[in-house]
Amino acid sequence: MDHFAPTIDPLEASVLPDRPDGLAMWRRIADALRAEITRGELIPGGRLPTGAALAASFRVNRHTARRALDELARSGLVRIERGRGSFVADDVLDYAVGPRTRFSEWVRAQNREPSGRVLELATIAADASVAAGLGVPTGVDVVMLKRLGLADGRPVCIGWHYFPAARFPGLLYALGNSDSVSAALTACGLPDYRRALTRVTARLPDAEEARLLAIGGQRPVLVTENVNVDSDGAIVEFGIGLYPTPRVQIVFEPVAPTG
Amino acid sequence: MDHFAPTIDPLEASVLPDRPDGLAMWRRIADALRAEITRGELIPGGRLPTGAALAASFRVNRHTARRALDELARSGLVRIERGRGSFVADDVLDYAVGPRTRFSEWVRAQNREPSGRVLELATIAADASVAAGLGVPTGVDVVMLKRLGLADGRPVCIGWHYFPAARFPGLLYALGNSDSVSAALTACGLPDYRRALTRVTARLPDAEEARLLAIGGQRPVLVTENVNVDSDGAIVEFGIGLYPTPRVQIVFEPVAPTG
DNA sequence: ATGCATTTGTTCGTATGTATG
DNA sequence: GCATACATACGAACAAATGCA
Repeated sequence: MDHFAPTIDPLEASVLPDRPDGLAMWRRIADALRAEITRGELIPGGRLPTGAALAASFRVNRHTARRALDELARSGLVRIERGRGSFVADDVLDYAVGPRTRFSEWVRAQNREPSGRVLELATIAADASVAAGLGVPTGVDVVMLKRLGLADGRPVCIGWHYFPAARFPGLLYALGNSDSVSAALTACGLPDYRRALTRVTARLPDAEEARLLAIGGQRPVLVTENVNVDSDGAIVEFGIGLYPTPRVQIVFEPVAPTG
Repeated sequence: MDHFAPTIDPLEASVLPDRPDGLAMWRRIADALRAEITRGELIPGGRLPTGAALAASFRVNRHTARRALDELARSGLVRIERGRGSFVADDVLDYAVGPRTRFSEWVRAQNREPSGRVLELATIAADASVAAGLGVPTGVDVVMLKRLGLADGRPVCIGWHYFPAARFPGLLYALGNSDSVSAALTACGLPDYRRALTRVTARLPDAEEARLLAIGGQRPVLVTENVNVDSDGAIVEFGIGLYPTPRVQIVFEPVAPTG
């Protein structure tokens, strides 16, 4: 069989320029898609044609179309999700960790609108890991807030916040009546606190976490554990955060920049 | 070492009273096992009681014991192998990120012996992401070192190091004749440098990465991107690091540990 | 819960055009 | 002309993840 018909041009002349210099098909497909993206015809997060559709419209094998998509994914312009499709990469949220890390300030610093949804709010007994984080004996009463954080309405984190109940009477009520953790703490007599320690690891999400964060179950979540202290160095909060990759990445900057 | 003040956990299977503190049984079992592990009574890699044995000693249904094991596995403390049993996970290395982060110092700080294996060493043309990290035009010559880092002979990271070739003549040779990146840089006239920025995300490893790091393909790797600068603030290195979870976790401490 | 359709990911094998010596 | 190597491209089959009815 002839794989290259000598007398006809199989390409759609209306969409693509004439073959100028024998460029490989997969490069030309990649260039065409890249041009569409940079021209803004395909918006961040938007869906690209499937591999099969691309192959059909360019009259090439699916391998060839795939190679073009692979190239764009390698350069970071496109995100390919197995079983779902290919998408124009959406820009990532940089979660800058510093001594005064606050959710709403973080999101606003990226020109997005923060919001939140309380998933659970209760006073419970501290299990071993929470007790270790807060530096209290196991079984002690702690106020627990589980919260979904959103930026422009899209989920960007699940946070568990643990506070020593004895230290903050009325905190349960304050948290229930405020959108902001820091505002509730202020109302309970803690105007300021700072991040003393952040640990980061990663794991696969369970089904509910994947659903809440709107990611596939095969995409890792970054897990942070952090300890917040008051001005005397006493622990006031132990927190666990789950962040969907690659939508969110964590940034440590020893020196504070602006931008 | 633990970052948090160790709490004494009095739980012991044989002397468990009836639910003194309203904690769910599976949580108490998990806590008891976690305590045994953190106290060092169960050593990393060691075998845990089987699900049935746990159920018997705690007088609960096997499902309950299993839930406790699941919880510990989910948090990465134990590893469950179908048909073989449950094991204490290999202990974690805390990768402390600071302005003067060096591989060998990091590993030695955890009382382990650092070593390394050069996987690749070459001068190449910078692609888009490397060029962006180094702040040079794409296509510029960069020295690339790919290296497997080990602690006590066990793999703990894969690192890609990129250096602007023009700035460091002889670096390729120096890297080839030294175990240490910082020693090679010193030999090329850069006695000191510091970490200006660290970005962290996570993804699943490919087959080769999983093999090199000796982890399963379903375990995420932490991915760090970092930029090192000299005393004038000029970029001297762009690095990418892959760390196996949960064997390694990243720790960021803005200030010295509170006493 | 189960099966099915869609889509991406991988691996066989095969064939053609180009560059090199 | 010939041998070789390489990049490109096609075909088929299968595996794996996802979404939906």
